[in-house]
Amino acid sequence: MRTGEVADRAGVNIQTLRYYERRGLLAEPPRSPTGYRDYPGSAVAVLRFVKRAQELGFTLTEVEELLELADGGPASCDAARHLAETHIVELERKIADLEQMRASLGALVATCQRPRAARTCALLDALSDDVPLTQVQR
Amino acid sequence: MRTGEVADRAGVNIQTLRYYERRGLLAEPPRSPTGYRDYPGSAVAVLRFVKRAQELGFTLTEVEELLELADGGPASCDAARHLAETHIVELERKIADLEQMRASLGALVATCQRPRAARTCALLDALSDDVPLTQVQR
DNA sequence: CTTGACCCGGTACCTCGGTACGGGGTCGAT
DNA sequence: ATCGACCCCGTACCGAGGTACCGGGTCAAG
Repeated sequence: MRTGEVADRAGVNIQTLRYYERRGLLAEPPRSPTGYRDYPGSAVAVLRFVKRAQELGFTLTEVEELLELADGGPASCDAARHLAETHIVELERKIADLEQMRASLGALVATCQRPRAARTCALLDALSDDVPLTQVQR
Repeated sequence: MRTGEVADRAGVNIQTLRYYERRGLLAEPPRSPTGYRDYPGSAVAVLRFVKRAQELGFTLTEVEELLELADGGPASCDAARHLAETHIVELERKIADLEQMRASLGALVATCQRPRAARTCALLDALSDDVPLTQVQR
């Protein structure tokens, strides 16, 4: 598949493919005799994964690690497991925070018929604020 | 509370406070007679919320909307509910994706003793891959 | 065999979200 | 009264993640 088609299907700019290739996120595809890149279909899945992972708050560097894990991870089982478990902890923290936010917004929906000041929306308290150096008064 | 203390407690740079103030994310605090900003304790919570929301993939513009909701949302109940529900849908999509990712990494941990090619890690398939209508840019 | 759409590499430029710098005023402990 | 730490505003600069532009080659339908 050529650059333009891959970019279209993944919903990204063509230049982005070349940028990711430079960054090492996207493997260099084989070339046609005239130098055109010829991508495997899986490239589209990789691109979509990258874009979605970004929307979930991962940097490209983190995405790179995740892609390595998607490929089976480090040769050593210990290393692979350790890396995966680190990411699992992070994922669970994100999930917990998002669920708290959802709950807060749900409460707002349930109380929005009240005047604004009387509505319930604890969004600010929804996120796990690890490392509170001092007690925050709210 | 003065700028430096707020910044310290929230774990951000002082310049960031002023930047958020310019962006309208952080309300302009009252000033001392000599012009020093005097923040309420709640400013720290706002800052922490902003930073965490960013790690969850929200842009500052989205965070601004969330902060409005945290404050009770639009005066109209219909408008408030609609805005909140839109965000709830988004949150649920994020949660679902993160849970899929967690499951994939869990499977990797369970199979990492196998040779790499035989390990299970469907990370690439983990994310809901409806074609994005608009691109992420950050 | 031409014409429009597409691809190449290289380099310049853009947005977002900050962060640093500079020149000057203020606070409070000594 | 002075000195270090802190604050003010304005403006310049930075890193991440792209995006655009250029001059040139390629492909395929007419």
